[in-house]
Amino acid sequence: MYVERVLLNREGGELSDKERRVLESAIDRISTFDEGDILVRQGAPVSTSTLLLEGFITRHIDDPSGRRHLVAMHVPGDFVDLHGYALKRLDHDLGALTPVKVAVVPHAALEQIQEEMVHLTRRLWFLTLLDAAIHRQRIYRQTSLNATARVCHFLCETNARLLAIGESDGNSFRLPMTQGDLGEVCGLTNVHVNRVVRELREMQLCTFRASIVELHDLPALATLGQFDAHYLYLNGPTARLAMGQAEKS
Amino acid sequence: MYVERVLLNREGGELSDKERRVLESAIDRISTFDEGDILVRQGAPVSTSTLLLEGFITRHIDDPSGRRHLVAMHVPGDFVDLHGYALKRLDHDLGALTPVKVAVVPHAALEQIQEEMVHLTRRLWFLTLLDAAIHRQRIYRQTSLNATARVCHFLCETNARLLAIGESDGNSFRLPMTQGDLGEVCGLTNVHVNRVVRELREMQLCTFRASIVELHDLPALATLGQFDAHYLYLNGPTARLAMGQAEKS
DNA sequence: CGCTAGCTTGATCTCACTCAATAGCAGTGG
DNA sequence: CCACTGCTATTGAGTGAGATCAAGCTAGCG
Repeated sequence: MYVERVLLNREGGELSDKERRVLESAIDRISTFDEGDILVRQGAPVSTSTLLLEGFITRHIDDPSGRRHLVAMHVPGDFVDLHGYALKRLDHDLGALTPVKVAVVPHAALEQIQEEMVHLTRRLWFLTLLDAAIHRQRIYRQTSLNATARVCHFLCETNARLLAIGESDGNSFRLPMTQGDLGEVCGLTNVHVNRVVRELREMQLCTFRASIVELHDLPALATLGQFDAHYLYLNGPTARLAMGQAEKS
Repeated sequence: MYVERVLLNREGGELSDKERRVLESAIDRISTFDEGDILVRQGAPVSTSTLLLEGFITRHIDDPSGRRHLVAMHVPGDFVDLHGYALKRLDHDLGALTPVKVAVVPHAALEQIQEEMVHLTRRLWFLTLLDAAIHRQRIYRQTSLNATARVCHFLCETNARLLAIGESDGNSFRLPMTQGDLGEVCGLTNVHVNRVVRELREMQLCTFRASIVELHDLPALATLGQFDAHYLYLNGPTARLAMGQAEKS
């Protein structure tokens, strides 16, 4: 079952067994890519969509000088270019941040789903809107938070998304990015990211070393980064964990 | 016919007459709001979506100190909170930048459309994805362009979107924003916006006075702001106009 | 063992912010 | 008709966060 983590722990409820089976059968094949591979080029016509199963995928826009700017990062369970179904071509590149395993879903199968499964279609639509909500938060924080707060926000957000799919235990998670990558996400230079990371370590808030993030004080990080998980549309218990609050027993 | 400007001049073709009629009949009522009104509050449950007919609407996120940050601006023909149909609540406020006239479409009517009109549904989905594409461009430019370039990009983008609905003639358009508003969109202070506006005027690129934007050299503005209209998914002729290229005869 | 990628730290510079003051203009009320 | 108020635009001076430039360090790897 490749689609287990799709919409896991989100508001609006899980998919039904039948919906999962339909989605599963929409998969045409499983593919793998190496770190650094480009999965889809900006502007190229697309006739399939990619469900991320393992690893991390980035969306990036190149500037005229060739420098990459990450506009989004995806975690397993994300339907990374589902928007290609309606747009027909992407406005950005898709790249593998790590070795990745993906499921390929032809648009023809999505059209079939759209004709027959009203609720599932709305939930897939929801997934693309979730991306947009994450974009909006990024716009907000890039324009109004300082470097430290931006990094805090990104770490909180990533922790929350990984929590939803069971890839974070709430205190630590694997994040295979370099400080340079983190800079491209947060709009900072690698030099400055390094200083921010050191600052957060010295403040005993978190550590980021050897691809492992350890959160020592999630509530404080969330406050510093003005992180509020509402825009991730997580279900109640997961949202509380994401904010560093103990789950109600 | 209130829905004439929906999807006008976009890639993927216009809506059919039947689709327009169906969309038109989905409208429950027409409402007006005054400048400064909040149409929808962040977090409030929504059961209708808003099609903007006249005026400008903003989406904004308030920071803890109460300052507003615009994350998006909408022009007539935009389905400003269509994403509320799948999300059920918004992650931001909707506010009237000017006096506005809107058409209100109940989600029940959208569900009806979703059950019966596969192509129209996909085109509505497309509309929400267009928003996301605009968000991504904004993320990119907020993190990598300087103040002057950001303002240039915003003016080019707004001109392009207004061109699509016939509210710009390609050289000038009405933009009822203060310099402070422009600052909130571009992530700048009003003081600095003022300096950028003066600079652009002195460079003979454009003027922005009394709510009128006049573009004196659109190709130069586009270059300065690294604007490329591809992410707006305009049809060919409109895209060329948006880049300041004479339409092929 | 040398090479390369990533991490770390220091010094300097600059773009845009902040603070501050003034001007113009529309509306309002006495 | 004019004083008063509030909003927007404008310009100047000083400041600071983060970029840039530069150099050294560390660790994995062929």
